[in-house]
Amino acid sequence: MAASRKVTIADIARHVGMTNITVSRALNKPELVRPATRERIEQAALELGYVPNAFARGLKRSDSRLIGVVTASLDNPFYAEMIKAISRHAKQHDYAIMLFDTDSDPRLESTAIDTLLSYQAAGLILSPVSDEPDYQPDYLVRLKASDIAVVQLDRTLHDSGFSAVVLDNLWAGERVAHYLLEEALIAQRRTERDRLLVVAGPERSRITCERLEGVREALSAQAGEVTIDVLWGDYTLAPAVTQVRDYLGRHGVPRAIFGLNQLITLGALKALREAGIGRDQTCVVGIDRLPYLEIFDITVPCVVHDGYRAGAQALEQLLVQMRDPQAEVCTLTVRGELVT
Amino acid sequence: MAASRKVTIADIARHVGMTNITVSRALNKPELVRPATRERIEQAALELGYVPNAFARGLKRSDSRLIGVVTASLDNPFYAEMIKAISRHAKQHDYAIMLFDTDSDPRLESTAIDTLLSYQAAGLILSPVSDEPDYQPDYLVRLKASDIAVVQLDRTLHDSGFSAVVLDNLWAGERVAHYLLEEALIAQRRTERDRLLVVAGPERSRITCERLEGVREALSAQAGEVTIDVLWGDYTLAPAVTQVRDYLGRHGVPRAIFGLNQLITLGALKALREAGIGRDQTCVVGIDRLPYLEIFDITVPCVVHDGYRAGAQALEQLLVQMRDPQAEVCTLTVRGELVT
DNA sequence: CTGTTAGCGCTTTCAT
DNA sequence: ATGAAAGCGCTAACAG
Repeated sequence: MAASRKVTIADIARHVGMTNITVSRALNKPELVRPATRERIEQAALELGYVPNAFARGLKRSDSRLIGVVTASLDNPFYAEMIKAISRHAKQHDYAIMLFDTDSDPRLESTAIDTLLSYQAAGLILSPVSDEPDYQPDYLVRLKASDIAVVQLDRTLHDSGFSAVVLDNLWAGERVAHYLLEEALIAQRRTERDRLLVVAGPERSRITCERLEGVREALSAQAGEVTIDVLWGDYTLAPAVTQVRDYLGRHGVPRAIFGLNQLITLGALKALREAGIGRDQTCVVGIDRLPYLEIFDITVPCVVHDGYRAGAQALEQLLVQMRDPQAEVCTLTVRGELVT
Repeated sequence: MAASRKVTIADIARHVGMTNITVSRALNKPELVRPATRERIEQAALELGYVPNAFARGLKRSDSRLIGVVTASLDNPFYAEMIKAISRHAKQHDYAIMLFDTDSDPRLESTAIDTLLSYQAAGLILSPVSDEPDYQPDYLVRLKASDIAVVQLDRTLHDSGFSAVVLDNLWAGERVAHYLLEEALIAQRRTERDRLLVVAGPERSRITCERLEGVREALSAQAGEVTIDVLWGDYTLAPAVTQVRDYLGRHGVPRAIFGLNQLITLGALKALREAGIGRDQTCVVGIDRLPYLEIFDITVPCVVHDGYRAGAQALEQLLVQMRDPQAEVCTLTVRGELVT
């Protein structure tokens, strides 16, 4: 309420008849101060409503207790899960999170990185707006020149040289494709070639390429019997809906539809529903769990990844690199699991 | 890669043969510097990879471009939506977000606030772990003593004296109850008293009380015909499931079940499903949208609130108060909409 | 155990 | 249009 010029350690020092440094010590390294004085100081700090100034401290000892998280979207529940894990674990190690939702805008990503650098963030968990090879953001040099630890999560830059925690995308694609072969009867009625529709992310996205590669490998032996059609999108719901709608209009119902992430799969399901095509007319599979559907007895077979674990691992790796800047760059791969 | 002692404005100054202050000005108030010099300075800054030090700046001018967001959970999609809005709008005004997920732990909430104060955050959007009257956190004094602008979001502290953006909970409860009366045939078969099961949050939670109050008002004329049973929980899924399961075992299937938030409603549905009770045997209604269900043709009538709008309003209000510390404390109410 | 000194990087006077 | 000096709040490094 009161105007209250900010209370500093000097105020406390005056209050208890000591000098700044003693107060500083009492508050930060209590063991270096006589218990009696310490208590008086702590008491005074409380009374005066002292709040340490992170800027002053950060300026002096150029290290911060800040970890930056830069992600393309909070909408995606999979990302929300990873962020939850990061946040929880960061807290345990006494780091605060500075979160940037870049909204898929490369410029916002760039300013986010700069802000983090200016705040001397100790570490950065980065999931860039794009994992296409020609996305080579200009902030990379600055990031490299700084001594901030960096771990990429899920999406990775090409040749960035930073550590990463990624999903086993090849495996996921393969696994789903095998499931289709074995369980969902693809390529088992020989009257005509089966069509598998894969609804993907951007054409050059690494994640999309890897997942597709997995599909192709799994189906390579069936090359004569299965045609793979691919629709390119951007991992969000809306384009998936319109694209699938369009495809259905043009080519009819394929034998199976594979959505390369959660939102895409939902989009495909939506398009099917709009077109009045029942779940029994085609087989829909995906990557990432569709939340809560089990409650309604709806099953969409999919490879699910443990986002919480991925986030936690990213943070662990980051801590390792923060402790030891020489630590080897490494890529951890999180493998999913088929849930039918 | 290089060792790279940090580049400061002094380095730039040396590089271009000017003094610190000129460099500072060139970078912050370009109009005060001759265009030629300015360009040379900007050029040098780029070359040397200069990154401004937010701590030094913050220390000097005690204002920051930081807005803190403290919330009990990122799990809740409704909160994720609000945070998305906050983040997007903050960015537009050139503020960075410092996000704290308190995991419903009051101590974490308290340290989050202290961290924000120490970082001189310009504003704080707070959704505390509890909105029960006896939750009077100790950080309140510090918050009041500081000059940080505060806006509460959704959950509010009792008598805190801070502005807030809240939902029209009374209306939501009323609206759903009226729907039950009019459409869902509650109190229309007179053979026996109808039972309405409300699955709520904590017993003393303001939001729960308000929503319940709405229900009671709406049904007051039917006091003789409708019994309202209430189960207390904590707005999360798991307890809702077990409580409803238990209730069903004890009292059988009620005429209708009203989940006071999204996760609770899902929990109730899950319990019903586990008990093998079909959607036709009771009427389930809720507050907050159950995402994506329309894709599967599942409808759960509910009052939905626009989380994005609520978040955006909270940030707007915060900006108002940051600009004018004298601005009047105010409470904005966001009304939902019944979706059937 | 406590104090002195000095300086982190930047910006605000007030001069020139 | 540019510069000199001073200081924001805090903490290393060295004394005592």
